[in-house]
Amino acid sequence: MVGRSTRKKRVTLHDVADAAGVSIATVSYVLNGQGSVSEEVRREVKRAAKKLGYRQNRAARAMKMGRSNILGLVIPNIENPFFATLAQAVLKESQTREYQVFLVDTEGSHKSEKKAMQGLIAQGVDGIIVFPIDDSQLRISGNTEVPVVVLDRDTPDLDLVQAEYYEGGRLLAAHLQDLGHRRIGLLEGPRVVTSARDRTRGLIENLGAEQSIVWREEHPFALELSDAARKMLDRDDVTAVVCGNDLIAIAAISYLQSQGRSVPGELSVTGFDDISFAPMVSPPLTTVRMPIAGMGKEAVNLLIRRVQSDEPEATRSRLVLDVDLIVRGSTGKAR
Amino acid sequence: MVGRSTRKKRVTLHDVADAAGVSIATVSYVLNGQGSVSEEVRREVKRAAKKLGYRQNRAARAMKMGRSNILGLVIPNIENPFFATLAQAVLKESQTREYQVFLVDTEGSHKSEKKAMQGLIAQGVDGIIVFPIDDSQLRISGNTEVPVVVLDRDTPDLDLVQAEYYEGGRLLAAHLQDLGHRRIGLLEGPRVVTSARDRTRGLIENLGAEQSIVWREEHPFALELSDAARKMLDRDDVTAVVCGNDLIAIAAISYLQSQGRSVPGELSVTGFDDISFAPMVSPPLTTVRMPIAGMGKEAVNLLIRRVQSDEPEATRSRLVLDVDLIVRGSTGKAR
DNA sequence: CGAAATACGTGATACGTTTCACTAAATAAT
DNA sequence: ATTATTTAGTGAAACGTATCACGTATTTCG
Repeated sequence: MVGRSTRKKRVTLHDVADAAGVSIATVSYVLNGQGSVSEEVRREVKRAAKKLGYRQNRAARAMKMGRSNILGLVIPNIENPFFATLAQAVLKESQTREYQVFLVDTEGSHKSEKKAMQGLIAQGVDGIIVFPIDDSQLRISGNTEVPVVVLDRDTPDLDLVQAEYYEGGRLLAAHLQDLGHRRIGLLEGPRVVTSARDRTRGLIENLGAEQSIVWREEHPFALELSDAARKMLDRDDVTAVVCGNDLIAIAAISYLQSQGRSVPGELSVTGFDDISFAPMVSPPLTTVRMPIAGMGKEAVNLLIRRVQSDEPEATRSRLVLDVDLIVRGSTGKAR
Repeated sequence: MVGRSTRKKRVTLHDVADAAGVSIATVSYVLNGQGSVSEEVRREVKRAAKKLGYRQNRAARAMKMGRSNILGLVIPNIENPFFATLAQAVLKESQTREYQVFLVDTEGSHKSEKKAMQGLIAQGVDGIIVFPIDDSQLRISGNTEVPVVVLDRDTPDLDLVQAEYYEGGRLLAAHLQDLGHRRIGLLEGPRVVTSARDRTRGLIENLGAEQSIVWREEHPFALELSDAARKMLDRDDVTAVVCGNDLIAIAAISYLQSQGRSVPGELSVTGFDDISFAPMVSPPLTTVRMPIAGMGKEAVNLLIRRVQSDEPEATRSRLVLDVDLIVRGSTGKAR
């Protein structure tokens, strides 16, 4: 009996109504806690519904209501632990708010990103949370037919949730200064990404008088180190390397160690984000903790608020969350 | 104009029909490539649809068809890179097959797992792919109203996709034997998980005559090392530690190094899965590569096949994929 | 040339909900 | 006692789509 799908037809409002001896309208009211119906009937209807195993047909409801209770989440790469944590937070918050979420992983392709947005809208989601690949696609913004909350990338007319990137950069500058680092290398994130630029700005604009960036190299937010980056790391003219995020930092440390250079003995390395692996690599990573889960949660809240009051509130929200410096083992006193 | 949601009503089949001067039936046929309609009208309808920006209302379609083109994916923890990779594969394959997917992260809770399945069915998904937390919940199996494909855990009546876990264990045994390891410690995964048991069995049953498991400790599949595990690692009576998966291995290496023990100089460590971080930790992890993406892809294919031929085919599928030993730096000759 | 087959379109119905407008009964107010 | 108000419940109309069963008009064939 098990395994083969039960051939039974789906139980509908109609069936419940018949079983309870009332109209489908009444059943609908009871099940939604609306309308005025006597306690007696209410009990009876609930009993019948449970007994028959009634389950609301969401498609029908969605059609009638013009709302699907579905959100879309678009991210560049779920394999990046940063996004995994973000997704988890979004999923969790959505769950408690009774929303389901379509997850789309664009795998870093602009084309997929665009298609994903279109596709989600076509699917009838009530709103979309998107963490864009970079700033280049700001056009997505306008004339969308559903509310959109953007993460991390400041976009003209859309609600935004981000973190104090500039402050993060500043914290790193201060930390390195405390440790006596004067000559610093920079493996910065893609310049086409606002948040990456902000980190870099925060760092550079807050360096001490005697500190300087000896070299800088743009690098994708990924675990594979570019040749150019390797070449920079091979140089011997800095005592600290600031990386655009934890992935780059982990890759850099791995490479340095493979070349027989010690971290932090010879070189200090810092990351950004504080992904779950940051404390587990050797040495544990000094980094700037992003409120990843918080961002996800707030994004959901913002979005749902927008969805539920479908008046086009002119006021655009812009939420900026705090960051913290987390000092671990990958940074030490300058030699 | 941008940003504030366009107040325009959704474009429906009706609107397109009016614009093209035909009936909605014709429009429907054209847009679905069905029915017989002249090339001329076909062109005109398409033009009108495009011009008006028509987009199918999936909810209405789902209701009418009794199919939603939505799949559910239930996993224990998206933060675990293993599941991230799996999810990515599932998403990608679903995308190309024109399915959307609801992702649910149960965060290791049996209760959420159960609720997730129920919730997905209620939402009207066409099918579910589930990677159960452990074997304890086999009851989920029966009387489900939608097709279910199970990953990794052998479940009585459901389609299954898994990998050659036993063989993976065997490969590790052989590798350690080659390196001359005789005294081995085992940080095995939860015994309540079939696949974890299989790995252990594969290892133990294929040890050489002179090899032996000196100690073994059950450990959750997580990055935080348990106290018991630490205690075992502090002992000095083994030359190799076999870990239930890469997360445990990475945590173990991290701990060992923090205690001043060298890997693989003093101790060799192996993992299982080959998650994306495995090559990036120091030393890079020797591990057994799981065909994670393949499993995801096959699961989707299996599921969609089931969905589309809704005959309750009696034959249950059971797909077992190959694994490979990946030798990296965390294992070396026994001292 | 007449009949039969074919090609092209259309009206109407059903899918399962929600909700408006309404009736009937019961209760309260004058 | 009559009227006004509240309470409990119902019928029916959408929502947007897919598709069946039918008409016409056109072509094919004997």
